[in-house]
Amino acid sequence: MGVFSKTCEYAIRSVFFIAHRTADGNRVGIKEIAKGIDSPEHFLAKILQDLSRRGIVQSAKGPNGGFYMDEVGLKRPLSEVVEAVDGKSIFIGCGLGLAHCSETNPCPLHHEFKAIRNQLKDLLEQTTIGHFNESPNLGITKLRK
Amino acid sequence: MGVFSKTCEYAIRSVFFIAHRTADGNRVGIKEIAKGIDSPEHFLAKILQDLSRRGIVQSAKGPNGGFYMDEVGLKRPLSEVVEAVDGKSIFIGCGLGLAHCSETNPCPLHHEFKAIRNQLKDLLEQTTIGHFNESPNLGITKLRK
DNA sequence: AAAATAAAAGAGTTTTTCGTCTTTTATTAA
DNA sequence: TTAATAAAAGACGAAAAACTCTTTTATTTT
Ligand code: FES
Ligand code: FES
Repeated sequence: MGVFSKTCEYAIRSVFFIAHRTADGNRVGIKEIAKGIDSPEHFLAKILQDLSRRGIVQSAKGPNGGFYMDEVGLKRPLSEVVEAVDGKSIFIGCGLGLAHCSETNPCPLHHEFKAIRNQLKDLLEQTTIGHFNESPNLGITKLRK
Repeated sequence: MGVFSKTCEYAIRSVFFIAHRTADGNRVGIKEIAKGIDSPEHFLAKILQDLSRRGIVQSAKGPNGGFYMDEVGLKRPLSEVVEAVDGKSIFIGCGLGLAHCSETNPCPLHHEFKAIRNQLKDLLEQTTIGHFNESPNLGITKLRK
């Protein structure tokens, strides 16, 4: 079990992929995305339909259609993708599964766990979907298994 | 979805509970543990059977039987419980689901993610099962939902 | 207008996780 | 030595997550 659900992993990898491939205004089809990030095509389609409905990615049907992102989308933090797919629990939930993570009624690991959880939150809030489009190390980053 | 599976959450809460309740040499029954940590009794039974087989907790059948821990057990790090239940992936796996987290072929979030993942690893390796038995704030920690 | 293209939508199946219930085995105490 | 106790084991069942396949709708190009 990872930190994110598989659905969420595919979602993150796909938004990075789409951002990269459509920075020049082009669109990219589902088959190409699925190959590019090593994910089951039809399963990814469902995920992108959802992200499209939520306005996180844009899509167009028909010839020359496909998925793409607008300027606003590129500036969105990754945390929005994660929250859209997996919900807020990763950001606010108790590590030991208590109903409410609480400062006044904490589980044994609360303080240490919260610090770590907040670092993940900060990372996802500070990293935008388009973040790696301009970064020099984009070439060495990997999205396929 | 949490960081740990539900099974693992129950496992962690139960070892803390058993450690606390049996520090004086007593044993504690499954019903009491299940109530004490708010978990489904028979499901927890399966989990504890497994932890017992692995030597993480001890158990005894019959009257005055129940679960308990020896001195060695109290000194075991929580990471052993987590690894026994959820495996190593939380400690070594890629955040974006790539087959192998790699320094030379990293995913976009690799460096930042690895740092966070290692902090969780350190926390779980440095916290022993018996850690909160002697701590003054044991009374204010919570294991029930 | 017709054909081609590509996403959207619908309707599944499979697998894994989570949870329940019943029976068996081991131990202790009367 | 029988009854009571409590974990171990076995066999299910429900729900969620992961994945597949088919049909429909929208768009473009010829
Ligand atoms: S109460 Fe458990 S992490 Fe806050
Ligand atoms: S490659 Fe993704 S976390 Fe290391």
